[in-house]
Amino acid sequence: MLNDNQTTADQHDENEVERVRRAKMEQIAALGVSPWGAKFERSHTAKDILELGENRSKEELDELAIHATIAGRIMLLRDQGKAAFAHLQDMTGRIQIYIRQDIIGEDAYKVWKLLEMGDIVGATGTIFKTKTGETTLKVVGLTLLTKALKPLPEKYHGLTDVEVRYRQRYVDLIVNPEVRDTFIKRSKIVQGVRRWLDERGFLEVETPTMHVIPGGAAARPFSTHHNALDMQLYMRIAIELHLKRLIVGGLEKVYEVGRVYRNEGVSTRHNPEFSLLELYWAYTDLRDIMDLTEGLIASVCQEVNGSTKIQYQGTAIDLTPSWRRVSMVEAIREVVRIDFSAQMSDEEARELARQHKVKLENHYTFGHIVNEFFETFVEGTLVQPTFIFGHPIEISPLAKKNPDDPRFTDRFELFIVGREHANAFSELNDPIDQRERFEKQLAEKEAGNDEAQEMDEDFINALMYGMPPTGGLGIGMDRLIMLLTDQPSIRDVLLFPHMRHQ
RNA sequence: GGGCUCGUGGCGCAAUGGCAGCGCAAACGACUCUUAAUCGUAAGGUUGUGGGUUCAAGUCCCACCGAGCCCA
Repeated sequence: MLNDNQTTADQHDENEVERVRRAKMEQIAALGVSPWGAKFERSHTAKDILELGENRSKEELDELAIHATIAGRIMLLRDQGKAAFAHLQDMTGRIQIYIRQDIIGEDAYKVWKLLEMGDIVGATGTIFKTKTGETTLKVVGLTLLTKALKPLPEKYHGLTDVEVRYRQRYVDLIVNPEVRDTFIKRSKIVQGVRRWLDERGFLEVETPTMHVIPGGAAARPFSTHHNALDMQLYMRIAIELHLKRLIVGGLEKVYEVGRVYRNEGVSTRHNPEFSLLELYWAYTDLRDIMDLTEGLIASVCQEVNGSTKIQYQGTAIDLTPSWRRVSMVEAIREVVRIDFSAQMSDEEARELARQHKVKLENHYTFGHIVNEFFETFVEGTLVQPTFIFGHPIEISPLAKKNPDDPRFTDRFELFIVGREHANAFSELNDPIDQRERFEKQLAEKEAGNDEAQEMDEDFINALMYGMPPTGGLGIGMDRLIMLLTDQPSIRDVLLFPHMRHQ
């Protein structure tokens, strides 16, 4: 029984519509019917019934008299006095039901009259076609499964307020079928990635998401605290360093699809927590990882879209392998006619940056400037899938040096529609070099780069046991899903995107 | 962090600085093959919050809260 406070609290903000719904709930209960239902066995889904009706005439269906039991939410209701049509929605779609007082009986029809859009019911009956040809279930028995105490949004225009759609995704999912389709597709993409990797002998693993040292990427972490051990912990910003420890351990082909957390702004491409695929493959290098990346993305795209040629926000994108491969310095040379493969001092590079009004920070040396040129002038122009390789060593502290020019590394990033979609290296496996790279990162941190990486002594320790030459890859799953589902914002592929507290 | 745009019944939208309206849903009534069913009747609002200008503010100004887009 409700106490007085609870009653007050529950009804405090109720509007007229909600008061009426609550009154109907009470009337239903008074008729001896539970408004909250119980387990209900279905024989068919909405889609099953539509398929049974397809390619069958009205007469054939009547003769077959197929019996079916379904359940779903009432989405449309056309009451005609002693009969009614309604559309029930389940996870597979919508199916029309036809209810007549003379079939279900006066008592059952009295309950039906108290139902409205948004309520969830079970219905059993036979499949037939209306005179307009719509496959419909003629109901002989109706069961209320759940009474909805709030009304659905407008039945034709649905819910368009993006704030409400993100904050109350459950309502968005009820009334916007294309939203549901996007998230079903998201699940298929993630599943497709896993299957593709599993079929090739990769081992899926799970590593800690709370790190003592936040490493493996240039990003600010979220920090937290472990009370019992009284220690500072960070939510991981990458999976990299743990997976490479597993390569040292001999697991040779490993991957993890998991959530990482970066303490930065929110935009159409950034959410504080997002899903990352990382993969490491012993005895391979950058070239093998390029081949793998092409194969993986093209295959998953084919699987979910039926083609490797897709449209993204009105732009045709061709994901059919092989994709263009071009070095970062060459890509810059093509666009701004500067050749960074030439030897030059940090000061000469800084001068070029000033001339071209490229962002320049205090700690910047040659390689940072090359990267700024790339991000400023080239990145946005890479619409079709393009591997950019040969990143400066300063921004790649975990990648092997290029044997021909140690200012650059054996690293690539994949760009599609002007956005970074993947990041990969021939992994640095020299512990002495790795220690020096970490030390340079610490020096950058001193110089004011708060995204510089930290020294991870245990990771160095692991490398000292010997990590075989290894190719590694990271793919931002949310951006890949945006691309493959043609969604403009990362929030449209996250069920519950991060929102400011109301 | 900066710029622009937005916030009006449960939902979708209107309203030259001058009586806050329409549609859907919901209420009451009619209707046993409807398709956003239809027809009739009646109801629902402190216009995000707080200040200001004005005879008069949903509308103009300021601040704050929230959202979207663009930029950093």
